[in-house]
Amino acid sequence: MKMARAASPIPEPSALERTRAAIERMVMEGALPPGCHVNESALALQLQASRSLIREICRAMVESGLLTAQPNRGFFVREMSLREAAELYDIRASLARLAGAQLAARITPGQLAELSDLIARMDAACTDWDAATFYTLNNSFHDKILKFSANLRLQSVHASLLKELQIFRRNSIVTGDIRKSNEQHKAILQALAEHNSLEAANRMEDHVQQSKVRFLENITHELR
Amino acid sequence: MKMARAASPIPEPSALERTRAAIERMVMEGALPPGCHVNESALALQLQASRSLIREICRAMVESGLLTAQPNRGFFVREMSLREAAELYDIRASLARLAGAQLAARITPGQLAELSDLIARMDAACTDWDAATFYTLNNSFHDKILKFSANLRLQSVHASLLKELQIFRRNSIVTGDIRKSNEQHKAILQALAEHNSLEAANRMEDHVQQSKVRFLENITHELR
DNA sequence: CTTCTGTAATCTGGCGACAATCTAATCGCC
DNA sequence: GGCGATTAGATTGTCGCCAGATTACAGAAG
Repeated sequence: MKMARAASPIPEPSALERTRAAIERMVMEGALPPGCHVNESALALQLQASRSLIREICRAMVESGLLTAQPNRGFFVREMSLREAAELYDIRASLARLAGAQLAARITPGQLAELSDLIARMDAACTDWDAATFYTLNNSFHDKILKFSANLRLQSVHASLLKELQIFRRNSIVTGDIRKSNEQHKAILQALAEHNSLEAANRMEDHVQQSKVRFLENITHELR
Repeated sequence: MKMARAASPIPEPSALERTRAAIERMVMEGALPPGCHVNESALALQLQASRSLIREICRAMVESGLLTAQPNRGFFVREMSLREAAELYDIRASLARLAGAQLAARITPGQLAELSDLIARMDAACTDWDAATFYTLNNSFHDKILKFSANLRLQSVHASLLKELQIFRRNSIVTGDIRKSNEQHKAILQALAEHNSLEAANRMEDHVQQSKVRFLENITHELR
C-alpha cells in the first residue's frame, strides 16, 4: 500500500517555497534594502540552500517585479521612484475598479454580511484609535473584495502589485484619516448591496486613488 | 586594453535570453500545446542548453503565467479555460481604460498624428480586405497608446497578459468586423484629441470588451 | 479480460564545481 | 602626487551529477 501522507494535509512546503518566502521577507522587511545587490553565494550560505535554488527564486522574483537583473552583474532589489509608486497605485485603482464592478453584479448576502462585519470592526478600531488593527482589517476587506470578485488572475496580479508596493512603503504606515477611509468602505458596501456596478467601480477606484494621495503626502512629508 | 565590444551596439543576447525566447515561441506556436508536460532534459538537449537554464526560465515563465508548476511533477504549459480567457480580457479592458484616461491628459500633437496615421492605414487595409495588415496595424495602435500613456509598469503588465492570451487564441485570428473596429479607433482618437479622459477611458474599455465578445463568439463557433 | 501490485525506468529537486566576467587593489609611469 | 594599466580576488553564468519522487510496465490474482 502506498504509504499515505494523508496524515499531513499540508504537504510540507518545499525547500524552494521556504527559501523564496525567506528572501521575500528579507526584501519586505528591509534586510535587503532597495538597490542592494543580491549576493547569491552569501544568501545560499545564510539560508542553507544551494546557489541554484537562489537563482531560480531570484529569476522568478524579477518577473514579479521585486528584483531586477543585470547581465553578468546579478540581481538587485528593485528601486522604486516616487513616480513608479504612483503608477502602481494607478494600476491598483484600475484593478480595484474592475473588482468592484464585477462583484456588484454577483455579490451574495453572505458576502455582504462578511464585509459589513469587517466595517463594523473597523469602526470599533476607529473609536479605539487602534491603527494597527484597522490596518489589518482594511487589508482583509480589500482581500475579500478581490476574492469575491471571482477573477483568479485579477487576484494574483493585484497581490503581486501589492507586494511590489510594499517594498517602497515599508515602515511608512499610512496614517491618514482612517475614519474617512471607513466611510468610503461603507459607500462601497452600499453600492455593492444595491448591485450598482458603475457606482461600486467608481467608489473602489476613488478609494484607492485616495490612498495614493495619502501615501504621496506622507512620503513628501517624510522627506522634508 | 579591454577589447571593445562597442563595435556591436547590440550586446548579443545572452544564452538565457535566447533560450527563453525559443521556449516562449514554442509555446506560442503550439510546438508545446496547452497542458503539455515540459520535459526539462529533452528541452535542454534540443536547445543545447543545460537543464539548470531551462529550470530558471520555466520558473520565470510560471510567474508570468505561461506555465504552471506542480511539485515533483515539473512544469506544464498553462491550460486556459474559456472563463479564464474572458477574465484576462476583462483585466486588459481595465488596463486599457487606464491607459486611455492617462493618455488623454497628456497626449501631444505628434502622438495624435502617429495614431491618426495608423488609423488611416487601417482604413486602407479595410478597403483592401487585408486582414493580416489590419491585425499588425491594430497591434501597433494599441502598443502606441500603452507606450504613450507613459506608465512603464502598465506597459509591462499589459504585455504579459497579452502574451498569456496568445497561448489561447493562437491561430484563431479574430476576424470580426474590422471596419467597425476601426470606427472605434476613430472615436478613441477623438476623445484623446479633446483631452477628454473619461470619454477616452470608456471608449478604450468598450473597445477591448468588444474584442472579448468577438473572441468568445469565434471560439464557440469553432467548437460547434 | 480486468484489476491490482511490485518493480524498473524516467524525471524532477537540489547541489557542488568549473570557466567567464566583473570588481578592486596594486604597481608602474607620466 | 595623480592617473592608467595590470593583476588578484570575488561573483556570476553554465554545466553535470546524485538522490528521491513519479510514472510506466510487466506479471499475478480474481
